[in-house]
Amino acid sequence: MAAKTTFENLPEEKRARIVEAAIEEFGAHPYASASTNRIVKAAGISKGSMYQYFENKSALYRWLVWEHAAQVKGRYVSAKAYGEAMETGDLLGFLRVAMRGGVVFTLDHPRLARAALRLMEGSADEELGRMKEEHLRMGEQVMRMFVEKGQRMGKLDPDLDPELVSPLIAHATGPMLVDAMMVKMGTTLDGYLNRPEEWTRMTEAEIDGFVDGVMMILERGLAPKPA
Amino acid sequence: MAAKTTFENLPEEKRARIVEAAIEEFGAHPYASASTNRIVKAAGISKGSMYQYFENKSALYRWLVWEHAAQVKGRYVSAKAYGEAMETGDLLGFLRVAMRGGVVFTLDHPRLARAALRLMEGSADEELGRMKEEHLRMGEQVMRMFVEKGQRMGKLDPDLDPELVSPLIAHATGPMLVDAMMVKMGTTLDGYLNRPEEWTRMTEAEIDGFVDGVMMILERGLAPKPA
Amino acid sequence: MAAKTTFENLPEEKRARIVEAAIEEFGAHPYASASTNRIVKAAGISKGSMYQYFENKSALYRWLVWEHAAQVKGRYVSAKAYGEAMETGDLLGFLRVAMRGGVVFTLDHPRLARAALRLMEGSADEELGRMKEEHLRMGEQVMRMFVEKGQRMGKLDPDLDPELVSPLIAHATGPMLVDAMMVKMGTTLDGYLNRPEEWTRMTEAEIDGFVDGVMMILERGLAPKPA
Amino acid sequence: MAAKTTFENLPEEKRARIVEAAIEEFGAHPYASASTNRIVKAAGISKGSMYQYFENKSALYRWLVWEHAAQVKGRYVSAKAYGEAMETGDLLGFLRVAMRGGVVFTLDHPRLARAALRLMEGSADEELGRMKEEHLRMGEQVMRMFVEKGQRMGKLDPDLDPELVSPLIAHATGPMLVDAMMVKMGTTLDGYLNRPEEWTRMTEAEIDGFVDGVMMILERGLAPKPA
DNA sequence: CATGAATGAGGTTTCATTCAT
DNA sequence: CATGAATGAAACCTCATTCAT
Repeated sequence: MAAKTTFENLPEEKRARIVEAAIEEFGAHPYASASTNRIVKAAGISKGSMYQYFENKSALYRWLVWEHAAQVKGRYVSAKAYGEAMETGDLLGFLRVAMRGGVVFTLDHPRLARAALRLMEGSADEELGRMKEEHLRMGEQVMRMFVEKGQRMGKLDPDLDPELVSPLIAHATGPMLVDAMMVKMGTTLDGYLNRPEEWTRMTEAEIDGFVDGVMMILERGLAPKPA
Repeated sequence: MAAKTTFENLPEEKRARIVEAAIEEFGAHPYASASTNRIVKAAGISKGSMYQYFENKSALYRWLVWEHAAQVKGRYVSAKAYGEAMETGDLLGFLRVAMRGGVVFTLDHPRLARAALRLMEGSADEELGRMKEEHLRMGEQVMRMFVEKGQRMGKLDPDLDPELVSPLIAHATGPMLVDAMMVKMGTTLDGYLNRPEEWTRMTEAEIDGFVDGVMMILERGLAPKPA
Repeated sequence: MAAKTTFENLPEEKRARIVEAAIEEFGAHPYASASTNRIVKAAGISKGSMYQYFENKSALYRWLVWEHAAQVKGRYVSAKAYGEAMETGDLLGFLRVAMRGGVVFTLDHPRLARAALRLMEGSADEELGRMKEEHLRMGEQVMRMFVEKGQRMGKLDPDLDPELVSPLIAHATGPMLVDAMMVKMGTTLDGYLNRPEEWTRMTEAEIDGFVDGVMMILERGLAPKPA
Repeated sequence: MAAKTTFENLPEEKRARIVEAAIEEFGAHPYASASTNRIVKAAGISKGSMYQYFENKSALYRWLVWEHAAQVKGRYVSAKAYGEAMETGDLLGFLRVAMRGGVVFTLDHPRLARAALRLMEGSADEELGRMKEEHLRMGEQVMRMFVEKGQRMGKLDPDLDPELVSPLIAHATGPMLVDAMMVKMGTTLDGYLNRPEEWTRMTEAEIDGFVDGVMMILERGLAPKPA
């Protein structure tokens, strides 16, 4: 939707170079400061070519975070788990899966994760503004659905206001999660990106412990009141 | 620290014009897109003057969010409450005060709040990067202090990992709070800024209910396990 | 001359699509701003194909106004009338026929007329410059021939300087005519093109009256002095 | 109105260099093809400076033709003659003065005249489109005023339709005049600009004869019918 | 004969900052 | 202390045309 067919048809190697360059640039600079000039130079293609592949700068970014990042991240959260959670209304179960996936995705692809997070920063670009609003709306809808289902099934406190819980959860599993993760590693996402060799990646066990910690707080916070 | 003495000595009226113009600009555009040219034009001063008052663009922004915004926001959170909470280790009590203050501050000064939130967006400017890191570190330290004190006093679950809880709380009382607030009003912060007349401000009662809602989740989530 | 044989041999439907797209583009934009990219996109052909049909941008334009527009316009001015006027030296009779044809052609094909008028605007393209010069020279020659014949036959004032009268007539029956016509309709050619539905086309009677008005001025102005 | 005060305050010598460069460029290329890059290079100023003097490209052009050219041309048509013609309703007398001024202006400043004529060519720029429409409207109003006054005073045929006569006269004293003049000199305006040394300027006597020739046609064409 | 990816020069404009007055 | 003209790098994007397939 965001990339032209020209881009889809590119030889894998060239396509990869462009993707890599874009991730690098949008990962390192806010959207407004990211430079298409630098991207094409790093990718070794001409300025004109980039505009054969993408309508404009915002279309490139859109593709990167909405299609590419989404697809890569999708590999970390199984569709099965999502489906099961939907059926059973198991919000918390789903959150655990989603958070774990998010953590590992961020550790495996920190620059891409950083680039995607920038969507929330807002920008002068109208297109980006719309993307942000839509992303927020969609996230909120999904969360609200889960919350309401969970309440109906008696797994969440029925007195909780879904309008309040859904953004809380969206944050808890998105930006806040990344922040906490980095605090846990003793750095920040930007610091991690600048000198990745300096920090040791969380082990699987640490990841589990970390996710359990957050989950425990959410579970207790959202559970129905004991009779 | 960020502003030169020339700026401090300015006639109140002129100073106010500059502050107002800066809030407007940094509230409406990401840091990189914010234009000093537009600010001086809106403030009715010369470009040279601006550089007499502030070293450069980032110094102006630094002053705006670290000195001005902090001072304005300080009026919404009484020092007394902060002190009492420190003494009693009453993290939750403090959070309630802080959140309420944050909500009202955001409603009273939405553009300034938006400008300040942009600090977290990261930027190409190194100075700003340092500011962001420092802001995060400081926030975390304060929170950690509270958490550890609360645990020692038996008011928080001693098994909670402070490294995990502090960023969670920082988010819950910062960006997440603003998001949730805006969802509650049916908009987003940017939407609210673009068309302020379109949305009705939360009433005092609504604010209380909103804060109570968040607090209840935190209280239950962080409380010591029942024996 | 301007189009390659490949273009002439094209299936009618495809050829029509290209012509239509070119008229649209050259009618809407000055030559320099007109975009071959947009034309091929609108026509649904490949860029390479366009260069199989026409040497380059200026050849396409050349064909459009010198071959296509000339042919279409020719349908509005009968060859018979032209021949008769030539034989009888009836400049004024010919002008009446030519003006009426020009008016109806412009009303029937306003975009094509606009595209053709652009030739007179001059351009950075050398080829176009030559076209313009040649067009002017040819028009002037025809007019001069008529004027001199008319003078010899006693239908025009013999004191008139043909070098002066011929460009006057060329304008009166070309750009000036179109302008006057549009003033009569209460708009301009560009305004008419932008919102064609907004203006009501001149009726046949109005066209006749309009042409008669211009002719009357020319007749009196160019007639031999009464003895 | 079109130029910023920055430009008005410039040292005469620098200002002249810029004006000269702009005339050269807009005289030699259609508006869309004219390049601000070439102008600043020729004028020996920086790109940024040009944008301190003028809002943008169209503002520069606007100033050049609406303020500068108008002022220069004004020197060739005395305000006194204009005023007198207004009082006496002497359209033809005014036209003679205006045409003579136009001819000499064009001979003295052919590139500036060419640049100004380009306004009528239409362009992709919206601002320019508005300029053109306004210019046409204004010219037509002035002409119509003259025509109606001339008719009331019995100097023009009362049966003439002002809506038809005014664009005719506007052309006759504008683009058509320049064309005819150049035909008289055996060239075209563009040919004259490219190789000015090749053509000999009309003498004063020739100019008078030329203007008389056009005037005679108009006089007879517009005069009231003899009783 | 058709295709459409590739090109890179060039377009206009904005920017933060300096410094002579 | 105030001014605002000057700067030139950099921004995003479009263009007509070519040529290998």
